[in-house]
Amino acid sequence: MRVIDYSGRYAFADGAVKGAGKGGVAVATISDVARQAGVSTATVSRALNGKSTVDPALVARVRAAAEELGYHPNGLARNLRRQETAVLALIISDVENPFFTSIARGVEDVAQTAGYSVVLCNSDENADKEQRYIDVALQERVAGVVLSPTDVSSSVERLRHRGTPLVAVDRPLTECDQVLVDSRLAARQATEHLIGAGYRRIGCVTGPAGIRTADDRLAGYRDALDAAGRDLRLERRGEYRASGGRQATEALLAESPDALLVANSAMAIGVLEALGEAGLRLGRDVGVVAFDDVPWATLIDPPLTVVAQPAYEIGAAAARLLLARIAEPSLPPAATMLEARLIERGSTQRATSPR
Amino acid sequence: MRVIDYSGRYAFADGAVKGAGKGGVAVATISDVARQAGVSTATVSRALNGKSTVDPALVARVRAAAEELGYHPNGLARNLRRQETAVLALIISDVENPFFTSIARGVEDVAQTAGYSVVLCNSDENADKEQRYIDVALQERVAGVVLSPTDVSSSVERLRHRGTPLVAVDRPLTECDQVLVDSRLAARQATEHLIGAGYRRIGCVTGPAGIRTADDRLAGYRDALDAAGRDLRLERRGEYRASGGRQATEALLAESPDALLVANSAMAIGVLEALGEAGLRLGRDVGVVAFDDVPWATLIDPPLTVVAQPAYEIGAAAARLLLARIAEPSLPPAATMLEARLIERGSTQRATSPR
DNA sequence: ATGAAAGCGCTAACAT
DNA sequence: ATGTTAGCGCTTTCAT
Repeated sequence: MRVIDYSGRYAFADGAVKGAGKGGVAVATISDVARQAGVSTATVSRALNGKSTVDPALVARVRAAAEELGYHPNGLARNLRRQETAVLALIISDVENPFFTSIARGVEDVAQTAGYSVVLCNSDENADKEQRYIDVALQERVAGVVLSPTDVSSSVERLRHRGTPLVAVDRPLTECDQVLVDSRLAARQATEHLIGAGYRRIGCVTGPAGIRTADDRLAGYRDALDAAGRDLRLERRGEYRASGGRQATEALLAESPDALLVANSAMAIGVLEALGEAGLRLGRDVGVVAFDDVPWATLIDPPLTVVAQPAYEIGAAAARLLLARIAEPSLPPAATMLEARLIERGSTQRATSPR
Repeated sequence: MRVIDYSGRYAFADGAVKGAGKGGVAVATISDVARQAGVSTATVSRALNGKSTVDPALVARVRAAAEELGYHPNGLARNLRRQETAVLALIISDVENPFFTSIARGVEDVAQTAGYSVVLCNSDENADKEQRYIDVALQERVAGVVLSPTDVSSSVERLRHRGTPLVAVDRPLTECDQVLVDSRLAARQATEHLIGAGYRRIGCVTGPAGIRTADDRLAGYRDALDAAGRDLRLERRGEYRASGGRQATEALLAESPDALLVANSAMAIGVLEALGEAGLRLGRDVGVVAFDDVPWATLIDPPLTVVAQPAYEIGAAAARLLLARIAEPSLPPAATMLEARLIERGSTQRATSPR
């Protein structure tokens, strides 16, 4: 027999007062349900968790009691007892980048199917934030972590030390499960495409030194030029943002490039803005190929040639790897290398006429 | 799903065997630290939580012991004991929509400052998923929830019943803190802008019935036409995706609209594709104004006129509201109404000449 | 098949 | 200022 009072606490018939949750409303516990159903807490637990050893009649009673009381198991207590959580943490470096949100979708779909929830954290390309989120993941004892590492930092050491299953995406981490794309090769192919299209003064706009994808894409660019016996190097780095692309391009313009390989779609926005403002026609005056197949690639004129990375599949593969490791921690590290695909469009055709 | 790993256990000197975390590596607990530092667990707790009543010398000993053992407090146990979590859940309807990711950034920044972490969940415009994530939030006893509700559903009833602080964003929820944008007014103004620009056959491409923003924007469109004494209604609904926008537009084209108000930026992509394929010139043949200021708006030719919603500010305001309610649950519900801003660009100028 | 009871790791009274 | 102790709500032996 319970009485709700104004303060959000309720008194049992025996006079004991039970504190309520912060919300102010009393919340039913497993023992409330047990009392209501006239069974032990153990039986409630077994019944609600679908253990086969419980009398169907009791299961029904327990269910009814739980329903009536609006009982929701306390995940904290459950996880504490079980020493495990059905939560995966996904720490990405930019929530506003469609590449990473696609990865998130992939991780989520696979995790969901296996009964895990995914917690998405935005490290914002910032090692401190990354560290903070890793600490949270550690504290909350998540079952595993999918991470796109900001740098080769040792921030993951704590995870390692604690033995938390981890898989890296997009950027490599030594001795770790990972799902990567062969960025260097893709950049090389994209650059070769530019060469093949007849561009002579090919530049590269890439991200900050230390971010592996930025370095790899620059390396791929050089690979292609080397192989073609081209000497001219027009390279510029910037933040992986529109502003970074814009600044890099403005600087590069002094050297009159006639084509640009852009390492990231956020940068591409800045690059295209800068080109437009300089009165340069896309494709005709300056060819552009950018990493990541953004939804608006076909809306610009001429449409943008891109290096499409299989983002969703990266996420899905990472989640599968993570689940496998959670199930079997002693597995040797596995690296999955996915391929990017060049999608040729008008922005790399010198003879393009505006539609 | 659980695997017991014998290899990951360690034996204490006294022969007792302590279970290890799932990862297989033994994890230090507060009593390990206490033993190592030669103090009680209470002192460890106090020292590590910065309680002022602890001897500085002991604090140092404890810190050292914790460091040495690689101790990380178990958040599960802490939260269970404290009956509260420093985690906020943000359930949004589309991670791939920049509008929502901007909201996420806003929520995150404010929460971060207050010492809360944000868990991002993607309901995917799907009531079932939304329900599932709400249940997870309930189970994990998050401190509060920010939600962009899929519909007027009763899925939040459980949250209410449990007393979990909740704030709705983007779409209203009765008797609830909320941060909204006056979509209807914004849609009306956008339509009036179209009328003022000389368009005669103005259509509206909006989202599914039942999604409040979709309905409101349609209503605003009608308001403007009514006020202007226009009879012609060209309305079509579709999913809040590119494909939805494309289909709606293809259908609408039969009625020769000369302008379109598009209720969502994802839809806008499909709309623009359909227009392009039909050989219609943006602005000149068909004026377009779309909701949400996407980063690529200025890259298309002519640049896209948009209704810019203060997404980041919505998220920040929602987080502030939520934190206030967590601190003081008895506050009366507060509704914050933010304004959208029409940004006029070339896509709504009939006389535009391609740059 | 069911119950009693022992914790999971932590914090907060309550002692000292 | 520090230690002792009692739980938070749950699952899971171990009895019965």
